[in-house]
Amino acid sequence: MTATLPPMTTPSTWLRVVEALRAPEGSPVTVKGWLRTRRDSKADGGLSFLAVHDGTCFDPIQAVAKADLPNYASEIAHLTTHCAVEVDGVIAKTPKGGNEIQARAVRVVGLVENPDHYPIQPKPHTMEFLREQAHLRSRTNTFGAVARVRHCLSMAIHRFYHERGFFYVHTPIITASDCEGAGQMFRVSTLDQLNLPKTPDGAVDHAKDFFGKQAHLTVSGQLNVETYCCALSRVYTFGPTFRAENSNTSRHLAEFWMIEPEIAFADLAADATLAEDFIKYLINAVLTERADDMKFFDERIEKGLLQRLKDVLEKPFRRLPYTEGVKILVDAAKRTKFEYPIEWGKDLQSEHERYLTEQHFKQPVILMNYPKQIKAFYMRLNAPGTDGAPGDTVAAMDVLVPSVGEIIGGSQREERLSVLDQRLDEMNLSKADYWWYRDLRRYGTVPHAGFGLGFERAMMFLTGMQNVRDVIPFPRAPGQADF
RNA sequence: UCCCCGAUAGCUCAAUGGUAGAGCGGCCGGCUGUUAACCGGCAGGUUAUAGGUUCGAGUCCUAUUCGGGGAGCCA
Repeated sequence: MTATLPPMTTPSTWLRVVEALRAPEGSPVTVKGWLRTRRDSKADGGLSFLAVHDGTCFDPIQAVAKADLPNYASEIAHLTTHCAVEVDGVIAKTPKGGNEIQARAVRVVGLVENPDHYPIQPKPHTMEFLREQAHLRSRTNTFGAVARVRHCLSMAIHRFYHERGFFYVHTPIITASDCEGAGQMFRVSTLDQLNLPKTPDGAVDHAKDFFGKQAHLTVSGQLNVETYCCALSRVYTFGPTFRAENSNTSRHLAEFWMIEPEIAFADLAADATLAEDFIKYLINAVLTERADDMKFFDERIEKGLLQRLKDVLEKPFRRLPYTEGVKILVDAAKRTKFEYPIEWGKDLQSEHERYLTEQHFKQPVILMNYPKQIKAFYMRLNAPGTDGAPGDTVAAMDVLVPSVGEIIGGSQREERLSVLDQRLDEMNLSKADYWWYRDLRRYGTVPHAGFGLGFERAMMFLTGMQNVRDVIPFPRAPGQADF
């Protein structure tokens, strides 16, 4: 490749489609992109309408190519969906008032071979089919919009925390601490799997492995980020996370992205406020920055999406003790048929969470203070009798939103070493394994709290997309790592 | 991992155990400042794979693979 891309900011007639759509009438322009559709007319001695898109915005721009162009009959009249072209011309107005390009030249850069078998046709496709064409689905309206919103959301996340004085901490992808708790992990090893080194007693000799011990891909950056929280006060991580669970649902991935803020000198209420502000900030960001894509999602993916999001912005999230939530569900069980029984001390099932956020409150709900036996060791033990609960609770919260369910899980962390040790003992976890985590409680411990937001679940919530595999470019799930 | 459903043309789907079809897309032509265009014609098939039942299987049976929905786990 010898050709270089001129910077878009230097004087040039090469405009991105998003710019060409706003350029003044009469401007000379060049656009470079791919054909969405071609329509022909015999009017004015013959002409073709070429809808050209380059991914810079939802709408393509229409180029009008007349039959007197030298390559009209030989090339232009045969262009099909997703042929790559460069169009030189002048900005003009369509009869309806929008911008179009009166083409002076149409250069064919790349043709589509076998157009009758090209998978992406100018017609509705099912999500299932496009999932099998992950290398081509980025060219569709839907996945172009998903990609742009995903980018917008990523930037908004960093902006939200940066504006509030948080520091972005790069927590490790590979972890050898083996004490992260949550879920099955992917092993990271350089040992020859067909010829594993053994110890004298026949076990695999992990000391011979790359890190001198067992290592895995991270399932959470939380424990690591807590160390920086207890030094920089407000921090967050935003990176990939891996779970080797055999989950086959529309809401789970083996590789997904998670945002985990952690705040010092803070309790659960402050954590909940941060979570609510965060979600509302993200809604505002996509509504204002990607209005074109959000309009498409509202019209074609989920009718009423924009209204649903605006409703979320208007009201404060409903904060509710777990104990209260159970009372509502026990009462509801008299009229609504739940598949699983509900009682205090049990974790809520998906159907219960959906009932609270979709039927009872019809808005996001923050459930707080869960029974300690269903939550992790690091969550702070509440004073006995908090919320009138019949048993011990911890300062945990789940944020539930309509149509997605649990989108955030968080807690105030146990900062008291003696209580933490007691919890480790209760759950048969080794204090030695957690030595550095315990050190944070020995040297200048402070109340702190944080949460994890599933990035792809936020995408589903914001776009109305129904399957998590369609809001990430290349989904990884059990038995699925193509592309 | 468990339960349920499915796999037929490039795509979306039809086809009582008896000649494998339509719409869209593609190609050719007609019409048209078109924009989910419209009209006519043509091409396009190892019915997921492997067995079995039957005179005869896209259809019935078994296994496998892949996909979807739900559940569990969670974000």
